[in-house]
Amino acid sequence: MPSGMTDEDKKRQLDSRDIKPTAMRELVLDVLSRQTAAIGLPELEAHFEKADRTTLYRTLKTFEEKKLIHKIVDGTGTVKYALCSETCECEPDDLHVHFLCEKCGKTYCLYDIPVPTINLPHGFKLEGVNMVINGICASCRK
Amino acid sequence: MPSGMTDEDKKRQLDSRDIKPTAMRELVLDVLSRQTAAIGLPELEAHFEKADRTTLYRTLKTFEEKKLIHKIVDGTGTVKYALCSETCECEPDDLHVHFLCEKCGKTYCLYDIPVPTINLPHGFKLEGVNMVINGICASCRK
DNA sequence: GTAACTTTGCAACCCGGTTGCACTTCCTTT
DNA sequence: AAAGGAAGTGCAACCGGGTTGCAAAGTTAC
Ligand SMILES: [Mn+2]
Ligand SMILES: [Mn+2]
Ligand SMILES: [Zn+2]
Ligand SMILES: [Zn+2]
Repeated sequence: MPSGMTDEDKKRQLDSRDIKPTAMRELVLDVLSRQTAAIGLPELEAHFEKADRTTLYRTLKTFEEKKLIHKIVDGTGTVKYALCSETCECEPDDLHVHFLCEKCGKTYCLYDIPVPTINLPHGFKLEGVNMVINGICASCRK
Repeated sequence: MPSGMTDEDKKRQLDSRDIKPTAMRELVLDVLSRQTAAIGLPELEAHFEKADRTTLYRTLKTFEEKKLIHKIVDGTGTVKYALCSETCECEPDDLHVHFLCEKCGKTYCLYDIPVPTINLPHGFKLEGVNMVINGICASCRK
């Protein structure tokens, strides 16, 4: 999800997910689209001089509800978020694996590694999966 | 991991993991061994009249370091723990899948569902996996 | 019995997340 | 254009799980 994205692109992206494109939201989407790793609320906050934590919090919440971004619980204590792919509906079939680097602390979407199918015991109903691998990332190993 | 466990059993279990068997630790192990679902610090606290949060916290920490229990991050905001199987060394091969029920909030170890093998991109080193499925559990569906 | 080490208890703190409420902005209706 | 309502924003206060520092109590080694 790289950055070459005009303001118009962003408006359209928000629009396609039924999110009213306010100034704040465009700024947040801009930050999100520049990330190579997932980002949490505290880190997002640090990208702004004067923005309020609550607003950012609620922006992320809206984005998540509208499936513009997805949540990643990596066990670091901060919930992280990353952009969904264009077609993602956050259904079990859309899900991919995540990777948390113990060294740099970054959490990556492995967009092209789908979460493996699991056969649950009888009677269990699957709604979602959070799969996070931890280890050392490629950059930190070099 | 049901309960039929004598005090001697517990001492032996602690001993086998190189944990000095204090009174507190035996009590905590006792509670842990009675659970059918993973348990977090706040819930563990509630099982005791007068025990201190810090002590329980550190007991869990010790237990985890010594691989008597393993941690489960299920995204509820509370880290949960469950007993490891006798032979578990918490290596990638020992890991199993977990299930969080949206309805009752309980988190279960699916001890006999191993975490599937993942082929990471080149350069990534895998050290562990946290795989949590969420949905509705068998009892809540009935 | 004394010294060294470990465990426990209490208090205080940290930090991410969340809520209530007032103010502003935007949009619709007249 | 004015009025009214809905949606978004900012601030402050709060919550809860987790964590640390430090002193007291218990254990072990000599
Ligand atoms: Mn992702
Ligand atoms: Mn487990
Ligand atoms: Zn790294
Ligand atoms: Zn349930």
